[in-house]
Amino acid sequence: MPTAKDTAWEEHALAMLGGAGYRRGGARTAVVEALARHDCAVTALELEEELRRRKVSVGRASVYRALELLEELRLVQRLEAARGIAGYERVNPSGRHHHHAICRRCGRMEPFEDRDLEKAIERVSGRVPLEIAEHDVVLRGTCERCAS
Amino acid sequence: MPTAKDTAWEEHALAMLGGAGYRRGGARTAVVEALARHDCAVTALELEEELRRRKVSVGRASVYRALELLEELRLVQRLEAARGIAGYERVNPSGRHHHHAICRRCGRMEPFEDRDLEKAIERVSGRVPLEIAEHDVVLRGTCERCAS
DNA sequence: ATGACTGCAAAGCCTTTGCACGCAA
DNA sequence: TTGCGTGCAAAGGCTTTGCAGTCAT
Repeated sequence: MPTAKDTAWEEHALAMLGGAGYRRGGARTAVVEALARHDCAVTALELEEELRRRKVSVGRASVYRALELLEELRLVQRLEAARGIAGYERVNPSGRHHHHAICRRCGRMEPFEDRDLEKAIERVSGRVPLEIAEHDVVLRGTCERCAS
Repeated sequence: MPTAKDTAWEEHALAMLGGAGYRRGGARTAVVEALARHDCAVTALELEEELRRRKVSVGRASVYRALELLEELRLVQRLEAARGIAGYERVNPSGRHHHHAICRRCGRMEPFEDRDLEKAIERVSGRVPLEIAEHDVVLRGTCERCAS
């Protein structure tokens, strides 16, 4: 599941944390480093397990706290990965991002990008009585493997 | 919060339940009737409380079970109303539906519709390696009242 | 009559909180 | 040195499950 590590994002995130006056504790740094390895959504528990496997001991609460902070700073985006389970993925400073198609049978998550979709969302965001800062699109269906 | 009751949907839902071989127990009927009164997402706990206020005694578990069944039959759509809280809203048999802009400060939910957005989603759905059955768009930001 | 449906209470599960210790600055 | 950050364990809160009684068919 882990993909090429996004060092640029990692450095960006650490810099933003520092700039916002947060200290660089071991757990925080470890979570940022772990997130940098994932292109797509990961759950807090997956991150915890992954860190443990790599012998980086981080308390579960610290993982959640780090993710909460990163979300506040808009360095990661939270989304619902499965019924009642939060997934987190890094926010590319460039603004480029993807959305997800999720198989409701097996939970497999397929990322996709679409410019027209983004444009439509941009337009709608301007017509709504809120100052929109982010958005999220989820397509749900059945993947090939699970086709009934 | 409750709006004009959608009797058409209520009858449609009860008919579908019957057609699928499910009995018309008191709890199930009560949940369908309660959902018919809401245009936009309601949580299971809100429904339970609402029913209790109207002196319709329905166990919490039955509310959840009814919602789960209705979702399976595509009579209601589940969405994340707030962090870790599921919202449910009826699915209009005509296919017409709306999406939500949510204030991340106070949780206020503003529904909106947009044809271009729907079209873009339709196109994307065809390009993804899953058979897409439904979708969900969430815009997050700050509402006027909460504007920092 | 039969087993699907329901209610209650208990259990589950992800997530958050309390608290004392340790570490960054 | 100061108080932010961390880990552990316990508590929370929504949701699900077990089970015996009830009701629709």
